[in-house]
Amino acid sequence: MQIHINTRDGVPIYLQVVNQIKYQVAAGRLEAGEELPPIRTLAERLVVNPNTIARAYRELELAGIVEKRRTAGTYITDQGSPLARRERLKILTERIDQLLAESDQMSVTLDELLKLLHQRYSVITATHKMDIAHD
Amino acid sequence: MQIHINTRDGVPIYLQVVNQIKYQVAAGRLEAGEELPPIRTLAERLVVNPNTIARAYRELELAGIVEKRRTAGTYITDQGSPLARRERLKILTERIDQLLAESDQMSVTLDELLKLLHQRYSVITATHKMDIAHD
DNA sequence: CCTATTGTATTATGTAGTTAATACAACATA
DNA sequence: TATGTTGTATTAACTACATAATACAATAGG
Repeated sequence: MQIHINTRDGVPIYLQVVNQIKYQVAAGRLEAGEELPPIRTLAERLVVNPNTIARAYRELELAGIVEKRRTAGTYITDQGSPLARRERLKILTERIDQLLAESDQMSVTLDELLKLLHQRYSVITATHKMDIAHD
Repeated sequence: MQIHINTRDGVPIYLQVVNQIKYQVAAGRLEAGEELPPIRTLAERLVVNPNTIARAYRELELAGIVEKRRTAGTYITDQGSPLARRERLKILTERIDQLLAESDQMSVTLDELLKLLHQRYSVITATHKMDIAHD
């Protein structure tokens, strides 16, 4: 399970963890029954305090995404998975709207934006040319 | 001068103000010599504490974007303007990379992302034309 | 049955962001 | 000159986020 934390952007760490796990469940990358890393383990991996991960897991449980089995770990629930393409696109819509607003404020045209997007896509997929979306 | 505050996304208000003014200067929407709203005025418009705007203006001055004339107001400096297309694209690159990373995590393909982006562009530019004279 | 592992709880500390309420200093301008 | 506007400074309080250091409770699994 890959989670990447960005400490520059003001978004709380626990929320980044919550969201990224949500997304991966929604996309089927984390399947029902699958076990999440123990709190302490993930905390160590992300170089973050265990309390922070505990909070993220608590939120995920509250949202019904995961289920905790006392001393046995934390698992993806089966009702957490079925979020489909439409749901994912809805989440992306927010980001896109933000991006478009920013572009507009900077007087960057749609064409320039698209060009840049293609550029970045090439660069990024070139560096991790392994798991490209297959859906 | 239009500035939009989003309180949901974890980005500090003062930073949103700083960034948006930076962008507009970089894009030539705010020109050298132009006067920014007084701290209290902008604070009232954004329904925000004057201290928060004062902080934003302080940061902008530190960055050389604006210049304060004691009791006469705050003005865009002339050395603040020349940030060109390349600088703006650099800023957008960060956002785009984030968007691509999120799409990838959700197993949303580039094609789907592009399609959605065009959709949102249409929607946004359509509604934007209808309510212009907004802050 | 033991014990290591897992999640939970508690208390304390520190930092950042924001609001609030004033008070002050400088000076443009009427 | 008198005044109102502007930016500045200060102090206090509150919330959210994160870290730290423990201690505890439950039980899966050997």
